[in-house]
Parts: sequence; structure tokens; C-alpha cells
Amino acid sequence: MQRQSLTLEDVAREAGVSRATVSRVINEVPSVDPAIRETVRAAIRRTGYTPNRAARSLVTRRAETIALVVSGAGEEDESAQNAFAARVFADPFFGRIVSGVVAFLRTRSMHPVLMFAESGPARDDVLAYLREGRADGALVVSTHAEDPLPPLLAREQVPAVCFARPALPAPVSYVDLAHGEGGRMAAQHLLDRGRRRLATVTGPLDLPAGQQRLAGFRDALERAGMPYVPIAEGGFTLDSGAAAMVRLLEDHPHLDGVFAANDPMAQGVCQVLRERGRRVPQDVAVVGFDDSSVAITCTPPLTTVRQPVEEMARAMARILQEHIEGERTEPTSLIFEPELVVRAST
Amino acid sequence: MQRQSLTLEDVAREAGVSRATVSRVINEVPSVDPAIRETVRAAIRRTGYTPNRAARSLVTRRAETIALVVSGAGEEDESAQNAFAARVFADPFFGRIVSGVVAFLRTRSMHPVLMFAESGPARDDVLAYLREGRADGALVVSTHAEDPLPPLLAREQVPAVCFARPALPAPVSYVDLAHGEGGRMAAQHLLDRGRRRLATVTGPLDLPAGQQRLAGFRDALERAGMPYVPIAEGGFTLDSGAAAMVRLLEDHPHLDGVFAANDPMAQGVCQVLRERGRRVPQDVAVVGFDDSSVAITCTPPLTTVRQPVEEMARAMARILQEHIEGERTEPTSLIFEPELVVRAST
DNA sequence: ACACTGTGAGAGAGCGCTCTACGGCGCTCT
DNA sequence: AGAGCGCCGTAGAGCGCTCTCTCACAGTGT
Repeated sequence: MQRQSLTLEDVAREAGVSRATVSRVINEVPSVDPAIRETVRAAIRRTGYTPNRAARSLVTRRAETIALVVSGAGEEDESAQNAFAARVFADPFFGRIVSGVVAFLRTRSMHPVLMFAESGPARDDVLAYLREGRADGALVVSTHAEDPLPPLLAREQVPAVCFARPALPAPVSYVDLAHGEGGRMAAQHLLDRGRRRLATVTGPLDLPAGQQRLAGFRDALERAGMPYVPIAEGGFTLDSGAAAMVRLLEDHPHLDGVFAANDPMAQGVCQVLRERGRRVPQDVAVVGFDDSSVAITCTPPLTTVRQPVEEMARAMARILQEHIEGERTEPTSLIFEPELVVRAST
Repeated sequence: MQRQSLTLEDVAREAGVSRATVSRVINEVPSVDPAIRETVRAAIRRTGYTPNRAARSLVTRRAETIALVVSGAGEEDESAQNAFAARVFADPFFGRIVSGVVAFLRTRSMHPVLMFAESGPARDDVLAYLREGRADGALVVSTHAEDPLPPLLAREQVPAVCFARPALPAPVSYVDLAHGEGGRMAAQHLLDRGRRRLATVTGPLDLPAGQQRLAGFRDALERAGMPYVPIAEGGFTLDSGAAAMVRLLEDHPHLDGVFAANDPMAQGVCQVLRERGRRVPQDVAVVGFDDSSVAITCTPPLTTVRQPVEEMARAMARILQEHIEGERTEPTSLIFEPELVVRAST
């Protein structure tokens, strides 16, 4: 690869100026004579010069790279580790996060390195990567509660921003959704549709998001004079949603409205309802959460509570950038409001 | 960040040896006295030293990073560009590719930078990134035919490996599936199930994968004495599959078997069939392609032709690594065999 | 006893860039 | 007219690492 042999020195010689002047032109330092600037630019074009990033990073101490970490709780088994990335991306949620992050970063000429921290060694890799200065900070998306990564990052004083409030206490910034508000909206919508025999399939209750969605849902019903609601806990997967629905139907065969704490579970709920001869939405109305792509491909398409994921991801990247630039030093939280998207399932 | 102030020099002083010796220990050069090696290791542990990657890259001319590029044909409109990443990851396919790539890279302590080259400027960014030496090579996944990126990479002599044979001729390595064989398997399976009035919803026919799947399907039917098969072209999306099925049913209301060239289209096919009163598989058997996650969540679960995507992605990463290391200099192709996964839709 | 090989550690020259000094120039101000 | 003050460029010192070259020393053969 002879493209590496071109250095600032070569361009400087070509343009008849010094190395430093070329560097100034490249870094757009204003105090350069416009005529000289043009000469240098022409020389750069002529030679096809591209600065070497490692050399620049060495002195600026900036990698212009951030780590985008998907962090799990600890998969012990090796095949589960290998499938981790595939499982993660099976949820359209992550694609939307990536989309938002990239949308922000590309305007700043920064780039994301994709890392998976699903086991202890993988977590150490992430930490080492940051410590080596290969990335300037980390964006963390946890798939499980009790993710040990945020506290570790905080301890190493690495700039970091989490998607969702970390369950383990750690002084890091995060963006999150007003999950409770989302649960409340789902309840209110079902009530507005005239449903009174409601139930909910919750997310994992060790996850703050799971708890808060349930709490908001309950809260709204309590205010409407319905303090007791049947609940069944799910695991945010289609199968777990289906299983939870089976349990609910056994005890409460006459229910007419279900709030599932995410869309895949709502799809499972719909499948079970249909198998048991209930029509959606005529007999039972179903509300999901997240507005992921399954909400649209589901039969029927799901009414769901939308998280502005892309916007949240963009904000997450922006806050990280501010931490890196030193414009922001204290951990910050930023909470977004959900939005109800009404489709055919209610 | 004072963690940057620790250098080789500090460790050398701490261990009472020279900088070079510490470097040797870190790079596991064998010709170091075991006793000294231990002393140095202890000093590294004591000080918590981590090498600075930029400095190392500067001299080794290795970034230990590869670009994982998702390349489109050219989205002009800005909001389409922003949604590109989300659309890409809506297809579980990419999650599986990422999974395979990461599985290989992590054993080599290399890392993937995620890049999207859906427009001209974005493509230039990718090229600049490689030229700056921030990545040692590129893994390219094209979403459209006529992707201009592979020839550009070839021209710049950047080590690169594509997922699927590039439509535009370029001397780059690639991994691919024996798509024709997959089409043949689908046809044979439908014939084995006793179906004789077959049709197919093809992929985009400007894409080699689309052409080859169709060609294989036709070939098998021709051998079975059925030279004419109704076809309708789709665009690899659910909606396009549904629309194609509508057209097929208009002209051929009595068909009893459909091969859709990917799973989302097969799902669209199933939806239309159900709406038009056909039971799947009793009245019409449906075969998909890819074995993506929709194949499982679809009603009914899809019989489909599976690509060993993770394995292909792993191989792609391995070949790239070999190119980077200089162990492999000529463009190489590696073709994988598909596998039929039988589920409820046939 | 001597040169001869081999082994392991140190010295030092960069890798390509940025950035702080500093110097020369022409201008204004007193 | 001389000092002062921008303004624009240049020189040169690193950033932290790798790696070649060199050298010291011990062990071997004659």
C-alpha cells in the first residue's frame, strides 16, 4: 500500500511551503493567507494526499471514534455468546438506535465501533479498548437489568451515556423514556375504547422499564376506579408473551383488553387469542409498546406506544460528544415522552 | 484523563529495564529471559499500564479495525438516508452477518466500525476512512445491485470482501450462496409435496441473487416437465410480495404452490392468500428463502431455504484477514450450499 | 588461551502529525 | 525616525510506540 508513503512533508514540498502550513490548511486554521491556502489545496488535490489518522490521534489524543456497546448480563455458554449479536438485532429496536446514533455521528465525522459485552471477557475487551484510547467514549445499550458495565465505565472515568437508566447505581448520563406515562396512555386508550375487563402482560419486573410501564398502567386504572388488574410477567419475547396470555385466559376468560409491555409479546398475545377463538380487536383489544416493525407486520397491525428511539439515540450521541469535548462534566438524564400510535388491534 | 500519562517509559523505569524490553514483553517476543518477563509483567500490573493504540498503529501501520460497510445504491433524499440504517437492520439478515463477523473478529482482537454508504458523500467517507488508515480493510454488504463501492475499493487497492458477488465487475473477493441450488430445492420440495400448479414471486431481477433463485427454480421445474411457470417480480419486501401475489392470483386463481424468493415476501404472500380465502398449506403451499426470523414468527411458520449466513460472514471476515495479513493476494470466491428447513407452510 | 557463535538487553532513530515558540515583515503610532 | 504591534510562516520539539542495530556476556570449539 504505497498510499501511506504520502506525508505532509511531500505536500509541503509540492506546494513550496512548510509542513506546519499544510497542517493549518487541513485543520482550517483561519490565519493562513488565502492565496497560500489555495496553493496548498491544489497541491493536496494533485498528490491525492490523505492525512494519517494514527499520527494525528497520537498528538490530539482523540480517536474520533466511539464504542457502541450492546451489553448483556453474562452469557456463560459459548454458542449463546455467538448468537448474542443475532438475537440483539432480531429486535428492530437496536437497528433504530444504530440509525439515530449514526445520523448524529456522521455530521461530526465520528464513527461507531460495534462491541458486544455479553460476558466477562467481552466486557474486559470493551474496557481495554477504551483505555487504549481507541475510542473516546461509550454508548451503552443494556439488554438485561443489573448490567455491570455502567459502574465499571464510571469507575474508569470513561465518558459514557446509557440508553435507559442503569439498574446498578452509577454516575453516568442516560437518556430514557417516561415509561410510566406510556403505560398510562395504554390504559387510557383501552378505557376510551370502552374496555373494562383489562389485563396486562408485563416485561421482566427486574427491569426498570418493565416496572414503570406496569406502574403507569396500574396508576391510570386505579384513578379510573379499577385498583385490581390481572397481570402475568413476560420476558419481552414473543413466546413469553404467548405463555403469559395463556395463563391470563385461564383465570380470566372474559377479558376484553390487554396491554402487553412490548410488541413481540403483543404479537404472542394476539396469536394465543386467535387460537382460542377471540377476535382482535372485536372481542379483545390489544396494545403493544415500542412501535417496532412487528407492530406493522403483526396480524392485525398493533396499536402501540411509540418510543422516539431514533431521537433518543441521537440525543445520547450528542450528550456523549459534549462529555468528550468537556462541555458537559456532570452526569445528565434526558427523559422523552412516548406517543400512542393507533392501529387495527384496538 | 490521566490514564494516558502512563507510558512504556514509566513501566520500564518501574521494572528497571529499558523501554524496548517492556515492548518485547507486551508483544510476546520469545527471546526475553523468563525472570525479566515476570518482573516486567508485575510492573505492568502494578502500574495498570495500557499501551496507546495510536502510537502503535503509527509504526505498525495497522489499525486492527475493519470497516463493516452496508452499501446502498444511492438514496438522494435525506430522511431516506437517515432511515437507511433502521431499514437495513429491520432485516434480520444483517444481524446475522454482524453476528458472524464479530464471532470471527473477537478471536483476533480486531473490531468492526459500522458504516453506511447509501449516498455519494457517505461512500466518500468510507473511502477516506480506509485511506486514512483507520481501518485495514472493508467488509461490504450491498443492499442493491449496481453498488458502485466494490469497484472503487478495488481501484484504491483496499483489501475488501463482499457478501454476494458484486454486480459491477470488480476484482474483489466475495462469499456467496449457491442461489440456484436453493431455488431448485424449493421447486423439488413443492413437487415432492404433490403440488403441480406452481408460481413464484421473484426478487428484483437486476440482482444476481434474484435471477439465480428464479433460474434454479425454473430449471428444476423444466426437468420435471413443466417449462412454463407464472412469475411476478417483487422487491424483497413484505409489501412487494403481497402485491406480486395479488397479481399472480388474478391470472392463476387455482395455483397450489408458491416459491417466494425471500421470507418477508413469503409472509406477504401468506397474508394475501389468507385474505383471499386460501388456507396455507392445505390449499396453497408456500416456500420462502433465507430462514430469517420472520420465517418463525409468520403464520404459519415458513418452510424456507436457509442460507448459512453466520458461517458465510465468518468466512468473509477470515478471508479479509488473510488479505490484510498478505497471506492471500488474489481475489477469491467462496460459495456456500443452502439447506431446506421444513415448517408448517408446506 | 583465543576467536567464534549465540543469546538477550539497550540505545536510538524514526512513524506522521500537531502546536508552541519564535522570527521576519510591513504597518501604525508617537 | 524608531519602537511597537499585529500577521503569517517556519523551525523544531515532541506524542508513545516499534524495531533495527549494536553491544555485552556467556558458552563452545580448537
